[in-house]
Amino acid sequence: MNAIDKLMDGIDTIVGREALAERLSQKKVLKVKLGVDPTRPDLTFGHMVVFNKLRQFQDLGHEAILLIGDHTATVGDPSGRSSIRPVLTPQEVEQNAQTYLEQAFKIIDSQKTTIRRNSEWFRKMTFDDMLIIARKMTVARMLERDDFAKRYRENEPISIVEFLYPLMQGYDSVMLEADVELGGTDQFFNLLVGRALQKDYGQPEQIVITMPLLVGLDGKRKMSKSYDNYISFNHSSKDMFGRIMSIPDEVMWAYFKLLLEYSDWAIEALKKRHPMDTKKFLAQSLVARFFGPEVGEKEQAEFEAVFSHNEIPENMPEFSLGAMAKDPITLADAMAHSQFFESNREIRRLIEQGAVKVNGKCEKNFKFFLQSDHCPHIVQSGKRIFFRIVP
RNA sequence: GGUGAGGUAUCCAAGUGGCUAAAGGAUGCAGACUGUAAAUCUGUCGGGUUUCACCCUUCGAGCGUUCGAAUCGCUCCCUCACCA
Repeated sequence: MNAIDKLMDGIDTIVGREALAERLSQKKVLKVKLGVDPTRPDLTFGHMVVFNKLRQFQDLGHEAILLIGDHTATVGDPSGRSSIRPVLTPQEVEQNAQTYLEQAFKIIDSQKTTIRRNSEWFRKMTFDDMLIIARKMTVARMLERDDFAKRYRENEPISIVEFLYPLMQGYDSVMLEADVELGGTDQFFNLLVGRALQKDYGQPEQIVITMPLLVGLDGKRKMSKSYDNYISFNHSSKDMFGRIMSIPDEVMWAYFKLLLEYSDWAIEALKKRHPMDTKKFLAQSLVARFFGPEVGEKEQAEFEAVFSHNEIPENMPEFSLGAMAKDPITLADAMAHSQFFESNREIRRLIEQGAVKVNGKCEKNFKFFLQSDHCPHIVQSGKRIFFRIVP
């Protein structure tokens, strides 16, 4: 596979394909820009899709530029319904940016990455400067953007600041003289604004490449923290494995394609295998990517033991009876002490519905006493929560 | 600036004085079934406790009317539409 084919693999859309071919053939080192939103420092597998593509550019010797939107973040984004979204202080933004980068470097090569911040230019800008930029855009063009159009149609609020965001993002491309900008399909419009502004400033227009949005654990909506259907870079290896196993069968292929960068023919071959085995393989491979191959294998073995053979996991949190100030303690109190549960009412519900097992035996009495002389007790709630009570 | 329509739990949405911790969906959680999942069926889905019951908090915010308010009144905040 030649360079351009590899770069085209898995993408959603490209604008400026000929330009890309031309710049590649000139052996030019391309500046590949990716915007970083420091209001959400917790990266999900959704981000991984774009980072993978960025790393492919790095592998070919191009320069990756992570543009931290630190200035835009301190302005505060009123998008969506929760206009109460707090405005971040510069310190918070900086802290978020650091955690973000730490995670991003699990996928991309930190040595080949340039980090820039848009406060570099926006902080110095005057209101008049902003007006000059604003003049370059019309409301009608803004309303071409899908989500703006939709919200406008459905009578939902749109703040003027939101119209400014694409402009600011586009201006970043001007300042960086970006050759390529990457993003999810939801960024398509913003990326095009970058082209428009660059043209206006007499620069070659950036090539725009969008990546498909990764579908979340529910198999329906895009992966997002706000839908709680995500897998985070910060999940434990165990949670990561378990969460991957919980995706519907049909969406596995997108994960192979976008997260593991499998080619289409390799995926066709996988489709002939048993879906459960394939999904375990997917989970193992992804866990291995973050935690190493041994951990991947270990989590698979543990998953099989716990879910297929109903065994008890090897490692689980322990709580000491001594530290609980009560001895003996009731099952409900012990569960409350574990802090795995939202409220005492929830604990009661779980016990009454038969979700809780003590030492492998279903226990429906929430006043069941855990005696210290029979320790350790293993408490299981549902399929996922285990903990051990020790003296 | 004027006129009108709205703001209900995680989300959508019913509810116009007591029987409302608030119908119905969706999501979530748990159980059954399975191949981890999906689908299906069942239960549950504000919180506390001495738990087959009692108590506390919640219907944009505050104040008021009333024995009693998500429901009535006033003030404020926010959103949308139309007209300027």
